[in-house]
Amino acid sequence: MTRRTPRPRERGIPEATVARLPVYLRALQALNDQGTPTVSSEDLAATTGVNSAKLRKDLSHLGSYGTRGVGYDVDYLIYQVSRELGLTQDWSVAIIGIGNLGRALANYGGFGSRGFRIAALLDADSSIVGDKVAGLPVRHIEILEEVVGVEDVSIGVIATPAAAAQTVCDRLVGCGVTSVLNFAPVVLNVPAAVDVRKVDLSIELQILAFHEQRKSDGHGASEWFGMPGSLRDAGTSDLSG
Amino acid sequence: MTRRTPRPRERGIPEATVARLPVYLRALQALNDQGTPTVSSEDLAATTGVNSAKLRKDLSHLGSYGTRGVGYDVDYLIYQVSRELGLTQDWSVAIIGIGNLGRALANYGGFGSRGFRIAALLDADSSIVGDKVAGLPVRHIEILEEVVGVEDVSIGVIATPAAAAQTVCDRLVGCGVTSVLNFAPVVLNVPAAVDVRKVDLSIELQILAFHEQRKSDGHGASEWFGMPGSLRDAGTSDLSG
DNA sequence: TAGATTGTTAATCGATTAACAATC
DNA sequence: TAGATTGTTAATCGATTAACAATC
Repeated sequence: MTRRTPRPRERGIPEATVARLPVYLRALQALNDQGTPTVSSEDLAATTGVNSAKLRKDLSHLGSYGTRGVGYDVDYLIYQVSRELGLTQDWSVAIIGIGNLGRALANYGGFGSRGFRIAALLDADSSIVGDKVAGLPVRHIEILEEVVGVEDVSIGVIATPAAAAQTVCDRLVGCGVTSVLNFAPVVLNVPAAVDVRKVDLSIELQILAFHEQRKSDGHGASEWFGMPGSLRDAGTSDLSG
Repeated sequence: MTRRTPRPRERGIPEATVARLPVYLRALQALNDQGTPTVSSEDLAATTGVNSAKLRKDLSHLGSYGTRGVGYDVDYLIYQVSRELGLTQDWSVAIIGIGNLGRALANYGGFGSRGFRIAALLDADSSIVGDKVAGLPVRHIEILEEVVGVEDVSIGVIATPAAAAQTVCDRLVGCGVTSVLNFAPVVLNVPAAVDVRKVDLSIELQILAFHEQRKSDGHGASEWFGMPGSLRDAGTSDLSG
């Protein structure tokens, strides 16, 4: 009995692939801006700093959108990657904590070209409530639940001091937010159904320090095992020019 | 012929482990502040959101610093982790691009409790050169090479607009900087000996959007294969309280 | 000694990559 | 048809995890 259903395309794109799709998308958009109509996996891999086999494998998880002997149609691939990432719909974002970082985030224009709408800015400091930041009024954190409901916020960005982060997170989760981007240097506890991603300056610096130490050591792993540029894949660096 | 050398302790700590050490360190420092003298792998794992077997394996790469039946001495483990990460020496950091983000970074006090010294702030905008930010004068990017030399900068933090990032990076690399933390939304090209780490708001949001879409889909992987909270390990989230 | 907890083993899982048949 | 490039296979590598012997 041979399988003959329309093939329930293997769901479950690997996390590692998901994390690279935005990088490909950005490169594709740059190519599009330059008017480049098609691109090969080799070229796209070079500009994004990955192995071309990996790139092809990543894209193959979305479907067969390339043409053998030719490459990928830039426009079409942009559409497919965008769709896969959920960028064909708009997501409302609330930023909580409007200090220097919150302002930087609010003013960061190109959210990967659309897909996101900054819907609300919230802060606990009454003296800045009412101020306009990036064209939006800062509102008081007291009305977080109300704002999340009215603006249909689906992603909460926490840019508060560490001490406030867990409480803010609990309130976000409490009113139905299931995606959180955390800039505060704390590990947030959330139910399993909530996705948290973390951006942490001091952790990044410490990882760099580890490798920097290895370099100047004179006896680090890099020299003994011949692996300089050890972050080449952990991060996004690459040799090219 | 049995091996009887002092055992050249297996070098080459896995990247995944290195990335978690700063998280453990922060938790240990919090325990220390509370006056907690020892901690078990189970407890430390719970507060940092990792599996306790993974935590023990991670720590085992540094040496045998625990006591069976007891746990780890908090003070001693802080020292060992700090040493491994290279935080027992001070690293000079230069921040390039003093917009909202650069200011936020400059003002971010607790660099994981010491280990880093903000040595210089640089910007291309003459109208802000001379301003004091976080107690430091903003200097003109023209003198980048001189500042890197005089201040012995080993880590460059790029917080410029995307268009300027590669040029700034090239200049940093040109004067000997081999560790770069990049906040600009571009893939930097660097020689293999240079480590680049990247922090990218819009990529993080896009990854969240992908998972958010899966949730509301009504037919996402999470429901079909029973894996809600799919980022539990990619990020740093965890259920606990 | 009994109870607790480490450090390590080994199984498993997921991600990377070279190589190449398929095919434009 | 000849040349180019995809999509996939299979080998390899690295990371995770449960389980438990070692030992405090």
